[in-house]
Amino acid sequence: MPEIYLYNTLTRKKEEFKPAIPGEVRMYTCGPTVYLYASIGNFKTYVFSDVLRRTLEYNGLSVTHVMNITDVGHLVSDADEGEDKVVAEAARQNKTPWEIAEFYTQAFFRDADRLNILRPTIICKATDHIPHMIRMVEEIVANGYGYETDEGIYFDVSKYPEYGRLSGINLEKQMAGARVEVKTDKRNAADFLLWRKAPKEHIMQWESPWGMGYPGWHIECSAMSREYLGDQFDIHTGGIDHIPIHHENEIAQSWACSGQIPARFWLHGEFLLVDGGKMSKSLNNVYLLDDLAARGYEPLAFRYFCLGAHYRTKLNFTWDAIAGAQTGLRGLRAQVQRAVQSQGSVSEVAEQKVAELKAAFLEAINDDLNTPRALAVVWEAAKSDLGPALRDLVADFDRVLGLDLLTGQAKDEQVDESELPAEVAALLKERAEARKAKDWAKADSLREKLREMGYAVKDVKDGYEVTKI
RNA sequence: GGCGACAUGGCCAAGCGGUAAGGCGAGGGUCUGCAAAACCCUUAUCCCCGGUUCGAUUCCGGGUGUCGCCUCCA
Repeated sequence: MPEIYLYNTLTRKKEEFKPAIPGEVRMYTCGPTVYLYASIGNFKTYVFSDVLRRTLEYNGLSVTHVMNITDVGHLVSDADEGEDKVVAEAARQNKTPWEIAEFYTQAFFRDADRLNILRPTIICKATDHIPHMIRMVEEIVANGYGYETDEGIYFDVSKYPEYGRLSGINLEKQMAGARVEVKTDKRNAADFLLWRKAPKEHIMQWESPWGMGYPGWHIECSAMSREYLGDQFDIHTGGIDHIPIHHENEIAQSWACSGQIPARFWLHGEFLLVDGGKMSKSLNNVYLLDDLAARGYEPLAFRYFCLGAHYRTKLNFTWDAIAGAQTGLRGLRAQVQRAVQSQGSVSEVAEQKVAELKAAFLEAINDDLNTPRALAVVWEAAKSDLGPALRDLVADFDRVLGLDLLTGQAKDEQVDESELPAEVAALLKERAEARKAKDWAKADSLREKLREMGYAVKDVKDGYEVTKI
């Protein structure tokens, strides 16, 4: 069993990872709040989780991967203020929260599929687990970590001395740092809602021991991870922005119930930047996969782009960069697919090279998911003149990379002649005749004309090939 | 104000004590009527100043700059 090293936010170190139960990994990923389309920034994090899961499986481990769908309780502010995001969006669109959640859940998985993000083993919706959450809140209160106010049930962070361990925040300093006082009846500034009492007109609400209401945002992850993975599982993943509040709160809640930190390893993906700065709604630079597609970039080019940088470093998205990634991915596929078609048998030299490359690849991904290095190995493999041996090797690598290297579109896909518009076909024919007559000036001008129409013509030994630009 | 991160060639980025992976782009060449494709070659001393060390991009200290979270957001 090869050694796997992962950076654990909890200890701020790279540690060797071994599942608590030999051979079986239990992993939880904070899923989307389904009130909007997920952006490419969101997906950077999900690509990271996916690569993690694939890496574990590549190492021969079986992975139970749980992902939540937040369809209730995530307020407009993470700090328990404002409206419920899903409910607010529903009001805007004049739909029910359930319709909104369903729509954006499907949109999320459609995009995730396009990115070759494997479906989690278990996908769980918050609204399907209200009783689990209520039970957990009851337990927290019974254990003395919660208290009731007119607003709802709060978690009392002062009862959990370890609060802040994950993010390294110091509560006292935070408070001294003077966040403007919020009008609330909570005891400590960092206390957060476990359960919120709902006014009559609130659409999504459930019966509870504290009257009608709905769950706080953080409790769903604690309740559902516990339900499916137990009191303490192996890995918890999410975006880096979740460290200070969401994951801190999750840890506190779970601790209040089980006396354990719910996950042994906490892994966080860094942000995607746009033009060197943040991507935000207010700056109007939030891009979706569809926005990339509209400019001709395939979803997997974005995946390749993400893999080109380490998950714990900020990745700067620019149109130049994604263009480079698209070209790179197509080029890699072209290289691989061409090599794979070559004839011949596998030589001993090739076999040895394959073993070397495989080892280098494994070492890279097992070193805290060093995908940039792994990609460099793939390029080396593609250029190593391995002949037919390359096929199995690349298929093997692609189990982790998920880039459709053997099957995806390579450079300059040829256009089927029969599907060309008549006008284009006529010009091609005219050009072929001009060439036969060695009328190069005419041939060149026709090629230019075709280019303007969106078709690139290249001459090959006994004819020409047409590709769409 | 609190917390955290980063600064590597035109761009996206690995490496993190022994004089810099990879991709994109660019330049040159082979091939081609020309072009394209393909192939070959070329393309950085790592923000600045100190220190530790035989030796630092890599460690420490100090600058400068950028970015993120604490409010929308992965």
